[in-house]
Amino acid sequence: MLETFKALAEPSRLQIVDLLFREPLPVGAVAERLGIRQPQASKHLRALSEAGLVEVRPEAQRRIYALRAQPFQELDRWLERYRTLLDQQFERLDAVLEDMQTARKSAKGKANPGRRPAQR
Amino acid sequence: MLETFKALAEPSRLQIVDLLFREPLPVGAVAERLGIRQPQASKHLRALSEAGLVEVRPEAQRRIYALRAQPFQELDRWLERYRTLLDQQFERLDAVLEDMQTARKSAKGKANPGRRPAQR
DNA sequence: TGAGAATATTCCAGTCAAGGAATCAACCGG
DNA sequence: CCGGTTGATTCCTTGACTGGAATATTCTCA
Repeated sequence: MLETFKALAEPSRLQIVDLLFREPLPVGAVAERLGIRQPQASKHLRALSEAGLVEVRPEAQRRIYALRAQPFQELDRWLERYRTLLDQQFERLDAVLEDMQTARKSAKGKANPGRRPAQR
Repeated sequence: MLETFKALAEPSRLQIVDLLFREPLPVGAVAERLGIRQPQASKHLRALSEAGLVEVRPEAQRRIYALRAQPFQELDRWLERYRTLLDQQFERLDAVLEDMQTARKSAKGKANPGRRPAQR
């Protein structure tokens, strides 16, 4: 996970990932479309490769780079854990609101039990 | 997105995020649990705060840090785009396999039209 | 107001990563 | 086997980030 974040924490590399999502490309095409020089493109692709975000397929004298699915799946699983964050915050808000209500009047039933329509 | 990745591309900060997911904490507690010194904890929390990953709530002379949901939602939306990656790769594999088959014999129907049971 | 707790900031030194330029290496076709 | 194309590597310099240590700041409470 850390390595994935490190790899994505650089503007050119983030752009490269976006590019390669559309279609696999050789180094030259990546450099050209990003407006960077070939050696930098090569370096960034190397970094992405070492992070496992990208794979190479030699084709003639060119090297075609393509995204790998695995890191994105892992990122997805990591994020899974945090998908409950919104709900948690709503619950906390509920608690605060109820405190205020009970402080002013007396306790009543829950105001809105079905507020969130369940994500996805 | 870039700023989020930058913020998460550091071991201590990634740990802090994991910590704060469980419960909001004051600086001292973060430092103690990570085994780092208070000033570093403060610095990392500042970085996370500037990246919008975290928010502060002063409480007496302490400052309670808590995760913010928004960046995680954005990360989720960003990732959305890449959730199709697996399918794409399966399709590409299908194409290759079919090429091999038609090359050896003659064309038949698709071998397995319902392979993936639809994510989620 | 003054002491003490909790946190933030500053300064410094060491490290690392990125871009630039030049060069090297691999591979194709004739 | 040679020339040309494509990509990788090296060396260098510079800027950014990190941890350490010391210090400043903020806030509470007596």
